[in-house]
Amino acid sequence: MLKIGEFSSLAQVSIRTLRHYDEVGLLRPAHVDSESGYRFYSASQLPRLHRILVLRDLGFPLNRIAEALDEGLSPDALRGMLRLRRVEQEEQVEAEVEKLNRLTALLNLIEKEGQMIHDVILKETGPQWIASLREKIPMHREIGKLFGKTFAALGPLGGEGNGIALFHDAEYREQEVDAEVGVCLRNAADVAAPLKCYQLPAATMASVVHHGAFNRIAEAYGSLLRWIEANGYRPSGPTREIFLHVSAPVSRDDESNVAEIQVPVVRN
Amino acid sequence: MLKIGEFSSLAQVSIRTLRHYDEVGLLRPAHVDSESGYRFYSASQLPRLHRILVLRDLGFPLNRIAEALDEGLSPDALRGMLRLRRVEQEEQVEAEVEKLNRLTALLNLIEKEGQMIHDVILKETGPQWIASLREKIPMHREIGKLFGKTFAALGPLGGEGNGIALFHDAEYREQEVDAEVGVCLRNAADVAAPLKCYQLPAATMASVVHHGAFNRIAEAYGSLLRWIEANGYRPSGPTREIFLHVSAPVSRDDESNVAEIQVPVVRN
DNA sequence: CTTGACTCTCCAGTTGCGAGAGGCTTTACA
DNA sequence: TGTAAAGCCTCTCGCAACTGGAGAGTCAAG
Repeated sequence: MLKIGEFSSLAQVSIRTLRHYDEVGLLRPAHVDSESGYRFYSASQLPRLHRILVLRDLGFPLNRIAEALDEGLSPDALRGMLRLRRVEQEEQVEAEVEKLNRLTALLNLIEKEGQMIHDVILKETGPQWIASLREKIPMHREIGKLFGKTFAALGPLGGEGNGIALFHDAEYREQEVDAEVGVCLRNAADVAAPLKCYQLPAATMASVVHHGAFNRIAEAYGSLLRWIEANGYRPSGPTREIFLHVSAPVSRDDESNVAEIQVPVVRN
Repeated sequence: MLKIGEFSSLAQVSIRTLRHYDEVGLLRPAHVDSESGYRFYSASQLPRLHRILVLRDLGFPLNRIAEALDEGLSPDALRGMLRLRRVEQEEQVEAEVEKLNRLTALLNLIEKEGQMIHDVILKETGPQWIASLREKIPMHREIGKLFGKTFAALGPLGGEGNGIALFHDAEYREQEVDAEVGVCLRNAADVAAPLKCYQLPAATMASVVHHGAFNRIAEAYGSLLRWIEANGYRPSGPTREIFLHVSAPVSRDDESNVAEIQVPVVRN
């Protein structure tokens, strides 16, 4: 019989850990002195402890180890467990590698640009109802007019949700822009032509928030597009601009404006 | 001003999380109603939240994020943080990949052998004092004799610690074995020739515990050596056998015997 | 005025121990 | 044999970043 300290140094496992394993029922001492409460282990418990350590170091949680050991697992069952665990671990590795890649991409961007970068995040958006008006506008700057027109047509519906603009051109252009302006809604609504009410599809979006006058919004676009490229994605649909806090009436150079730019992306 | 639910769905962050960030001071609501306790956020807080999310998803702990954001970090400081984090993340990836490799190696072993495998673990051992006797013995089985001789020479010292056997041959052999037998000690001790007292060096050991009659110990050796090969290590010194619970006088076929076999290893 | 959606503040639980307080027990040495 | 030093015990808290639930108050719509 070994005292806990001896067993501990024999197996290179901390006393605290042994007590913990006792507590959770994973490895009960062979004997416990009922007077002193001292735990006594037998050397023949080492194989069980070894197995516990092996499984633990392979990433199994203690409760699964306990189940496995107490159910007297068959070789087949053990293989099953290990295969399952391998799948999990593969996912884990993948996730960690991706995190590393994002980190590296960001560092590269910063070194190349030599300055701060807007904070781009990836998010999954659900489907989104909007009521909107789509038009070709001659100049990008003239989107304000389309806004006026749309909100006039929307009437009270215009106050329901955030304003949104979509740009359908595959690439950025200054002139002859295929633009769409509307509001985000919770549900479908009846609207009269030329307004349309429909659902934007769910998508994976790269998103950046611009805070400040809209005439500096190009920087945000720049950051976003560079980020998309650096992280191995590419745009896969119309860009969305969601106006979260806009001084009314809309003024392009109000510093309190806030807009979120979203570009749907897919992996390269 | 946005209620927490609105802000939450805007940013795709759970209400819980927002409250948590408030609690830890990472993102305080722009306004809190003193009567109802309701939190109100401003759209202009989105950039800060975005930055928090970016850093969090890169693996920074919240307290470091809080420090960074509250200290108004310079671009250089930010780069430093990211570089540091990248190093950490590289280590993380390495560790996860190694875990996956161990898992795969074990599965391969099991599939090849078609049966259970002894549980091999890797451990770091410190230096270890021993008092021992080294001799060439004609047959492996005759190690019992060397045991008797050694313990007779050791006298009372023989009861101090666990018995240990070392095998100095680079490869396993049945005959003309270069063996050494002794006891583990806590400190140096004076011994008379032909006994020697010295320290075994610290090393990384692949270890397996054998429980049962010693005439089946070859299985344990087999598992251990296959494991070492499958995991990309190779033996780098004399094998140690540590006798943890041996029926006295030593009998090779007592089922209650317990011995740990350790092979020092290095990476291939 | 009611109903239901939202929000609040605790409190507990998750994982696998590590650290420390305060109090026995055992061991070693003089 | 006495005493000091290890060694062991059982608490309880802490970690990281939340999630879930209880019980209660608040707000907007019909």
